[in-house]
Amino acid sequence: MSTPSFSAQVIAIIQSIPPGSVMTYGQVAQHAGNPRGARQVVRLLHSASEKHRLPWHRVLNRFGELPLPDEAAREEMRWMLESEGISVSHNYRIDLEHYRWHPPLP
DNA sequence: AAGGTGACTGTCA
DNA sequence: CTGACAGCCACCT
Repeated sequence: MSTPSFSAQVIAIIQSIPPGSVMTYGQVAQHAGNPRGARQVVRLLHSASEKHRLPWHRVLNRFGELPLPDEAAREEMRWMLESEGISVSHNYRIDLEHYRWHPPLP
């Protein structure tokens, strides 16, 4: 089989995140085969989220926080996360140790 | 074509 | 998890 592209891996991994769980950019990048590709994961989110309708709100930075530039987007994210049973702090922070999801190995 | 940018991460102090 | 610095890589102007 040919090697799946980094992009395809990222899409597949994010789509595999079950409700009530979250992952970090670096975690997704690492599982996609590029531990340094956290920034590319972000790019993919921008691009693919509209085409694949990815649950981008389940992907956070390593601090368990989502530094969105748009405050309206943060409010929307918090609503979606709490809707899945994830408690979000008043500081838009999430308990990573409690909600982090570890994808199954191939 | 070339340089700047960024929804990042890891290391050092 | 405070602050500064470096590494990485696709996208934008």
